[in-house]
Parts: sequence; C-alpha cells; structure tokens
Amino acid sequence: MNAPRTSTTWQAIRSEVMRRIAEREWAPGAQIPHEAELAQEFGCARATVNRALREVAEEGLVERRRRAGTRVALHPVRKATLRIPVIRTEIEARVAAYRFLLISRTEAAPPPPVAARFQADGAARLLHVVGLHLADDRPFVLEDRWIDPKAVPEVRGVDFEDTSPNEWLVENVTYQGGTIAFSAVAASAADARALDCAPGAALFTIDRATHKGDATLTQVRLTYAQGYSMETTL
Amino acid sequence: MNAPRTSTTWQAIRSEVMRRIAEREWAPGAQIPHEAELAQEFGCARATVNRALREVAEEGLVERRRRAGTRVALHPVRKATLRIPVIRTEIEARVAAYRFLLISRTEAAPPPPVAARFQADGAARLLHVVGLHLADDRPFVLEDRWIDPKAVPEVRGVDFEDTSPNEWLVENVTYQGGTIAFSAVAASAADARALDCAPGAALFTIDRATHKGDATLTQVRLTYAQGYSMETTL
DNA sequence: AAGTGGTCTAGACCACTCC
DNA sequence: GAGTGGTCTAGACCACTTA
Repeated sequence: MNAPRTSTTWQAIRSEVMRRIAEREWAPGAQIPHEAELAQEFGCARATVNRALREVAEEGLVERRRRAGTRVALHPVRKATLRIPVIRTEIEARVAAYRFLLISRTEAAPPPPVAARFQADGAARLLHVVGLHLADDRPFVLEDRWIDPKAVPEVRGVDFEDTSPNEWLVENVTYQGGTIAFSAVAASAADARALDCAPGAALFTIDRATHKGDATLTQVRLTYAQGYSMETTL
Repeated sequence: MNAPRTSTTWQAIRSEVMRRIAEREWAPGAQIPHEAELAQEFGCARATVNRALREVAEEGLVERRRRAGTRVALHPVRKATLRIPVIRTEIEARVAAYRFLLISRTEAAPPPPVAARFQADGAARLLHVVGLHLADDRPFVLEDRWIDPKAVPEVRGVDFEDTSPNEWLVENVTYQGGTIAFSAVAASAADARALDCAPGAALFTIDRATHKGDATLTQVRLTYAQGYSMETTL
C-alpha cells in the first residue's frame, strides 16, 4: 500500500522470495542465498532481508537455522489463523440481534472427564454455567462451561443473566495459554432441545480450556447449531 | 532460552507488556505509552520496543495505529494458529502406518456447487479424484477432490495410485491463497461405507479451495472418520 | 500541523550449529 | 573453528491519522 521513494521494502523482498519459490527457481529442499548475499542483490540492508525472510519462515515456506542457512521447505506446513471472536461479536458481525439466555448456573462437583482437566481433587466444587446464544432469537450456539472459583474468585458475584460467561471472562480474565479442539458430535437430547434440531444431528463443537500458570481457569464446550461452518483464509 | 549480556531483549519487553496487560496495570481500552517513552523506560532502542509491540499486536492484545498510538484491546480476538500438515505426515505423527487407497479417478463435469467455485463455464470438465487415507489400515479420512487440469496441466499424467492428490499437490503446486471451512456433516451412505461408520454419524469435515491468481486450482472436501478432533493451542 | 507508528540503514556482537 | 541467522543500536525519514 505504500511505495517509499528510494529504498527496497521488506514486503518487496518477501514477494520476490515467494515468487522464486512458487516458480521453482528455488527448488524445495534447496538452500537459498544467505542474508548478506541477498542484501547485496537487492541493494538493501541485511536487516531488511532478515525481516522479509522471517515472515516467509513464519508462513512455513522456508526453514531457517543458524549456520545451516535457509532452505525451501519440503513439506510446507500450511498455517491457517483462526480468529476466535467473542460470540456476541460474531453474531453481530452477521447483522443479527444478539441475545443470551441463561439456562442454569450451579455449583457442582464436575464429572470425571472435566475434573481431570482441572487437575483438581475430586471433591472440589466448580461453577457450572449453561446458556444459549441467540441470533435474531434463533439458537446459535450452546455454551456449557465450568469455571474454577478458586482461580477466578470474582466469578462468585456474577449472575450471568445479562452477560454470558464467554463475554465476561474475555473482559475480566486474562489467559496465558490454552488448548482448543474442534470436532463433530451427534446432538444429545439436551442439545437437540436447546438448538432446535433432531437428536443425533451432526453438530460442530469447540472444546476450549484456558490456563494461567498451572491453574486451569475455565473449560467450555461450544456446540453450534446445525449447519454452522467456521471459515478462514490461507 | 538466551540471555544476552547487556541489552534488553524484545522478548523481555513483550513479556513485561503482556504482564502489565494481564495485571490490569494497563486497562482494556487505555492507551499505553508510546514507543519512544517505553524505549527510554527500558533503556533500549525504539526499534526493540517496536519489535516487541508488533508481536503483542499480532497476538491481538493491543491495537496500534499511527498517530493514535497503541491501545489495549477491548475485546482481544483470540487467534489460534492451525497447522495443517500433509495427511500422511499427520498419520505418521500418530505412529501409525500410512496407506492411500485410490477409489476413483475420473474426468467429469462438476456439480453446480463445485462448478461455482471454479467460476468455470459449465461445460468444463474437471478431474475428480476420490481416495481414502488409512492409518494402520483403518479409515482415517476420505478425500474428495476436484482439480482444474487447465490450471494444473501436469496433473493429467498422474495416476494417484501411490501418491494422494493431497500430497502430490503440496509438493508440485504452489498456492497463493485459499479458503478453508470447518464443519460437521452427517455421514452419507458413501461416507459410511468408506469410513466404516453408521450412516448419519456426525463427521468432521474440512472444505478447502486454493487459488493462484484468479484461477481456482483445486477444491477438496476432507471427511474425517468418526471421533476425529483437530487440536491446537492458544 | 503535529504526533505516532512503520521502516530502512550501517554497523556490531552474539548464539547456535555444522564441519 | 567458522559461517549463518538473531538481535540490538542510533539515527533518520516517511506514512498515516487525528486534532
């Protein structure tokens, strides 16, 4: 989008490098010239070449190692970046009216598979919140969440009548890491009731756990209404 | 992993910035000091601060705009990076024996939904390849692919008996862009037969189209065996 | 008009790893 | 031991945006 007057931009170098890889001028597995050499060729500073190659490496097209140099990847691992917005934002982006419907909010001992994730003593009681996100008053996604009140003390005072756990947690708790898994499940009776589909219907689900240090803060299963598709670009 | 002697590293600055955001020292929506100020505080060059903040911005924790400065994101859009390996690699990573079984390879006029993606004249004939990837001789994923021979001429000479289209294309065609969609579908009769599950079972699917310039090179639907889950970390 | 981030330069030192 | 990428510096100019 910008065209500085005199200098070579790192974007230009990135494009040229990617072109040479695409056109097989640099074959898969082959080593490409080192930074200093490319800097000379392009008539720019080595830092500029470094910036360009770092980006190409992040996309997985080349692999870089000190001393060994830079090689064109043999099996470029394609990387897709998923943007995972707050559900309310996702629905509003579809120009639909958002509403959250709290189904239940209890404290209970989690079932074994959930407890295992929290690496908690089996006796520990966790907060269990279930609610439905609606788009234009039609079911969009069912949120089934467990929260550890010991790790997130403020949560005890929240009723989740107006604000979904999804949104409250994003705004009030900073995560340090987590895992996400995407899968397909057959709708349970409860799923079918909440999401207005037939039992056994194929539903897209996201299971997410977020951590802070060693502690698991929260775990959630999002079960999307039938026909949902999560999309991104390469 | 490294601790240079005298200088401040950009990783250290990134950590400190993320800490301040996590600890609410910098509140959501608030503006943070500008680069020159932080450089002075940390006793380093502005370029180092820039590098650190650029990384934090890429993770979605802050938003940066010229003149407007850097703000802590109100709704941090979490970004998950999916590594999408070649299927053979994915199976071998599970310490399973990989095998590809070609089911059919024909040239045909694509059905309308496929043709639309190729923006081709309806009369165009595309290569249609269907095959099954097996892990330890058990069905892992069904690949149903359309390839435009006009965009990928070399493909006419490939029989796909030994090498799956998935693998062949990764090695022989460089993409410039594409779209990916993840969803859940009920197993069709053919899916059920190939993947050894009941018709109607909930299956995880990936639909991918890859482009080069304006041309759509190939489009594929990957239907995974029951119970498959795609995982990543935040 | 002015402030802020985006980028480039030229040079330097260092970390890592292959030979 | 030596070559390559990783990073930092100090300074500079520019692009973009808002006031």
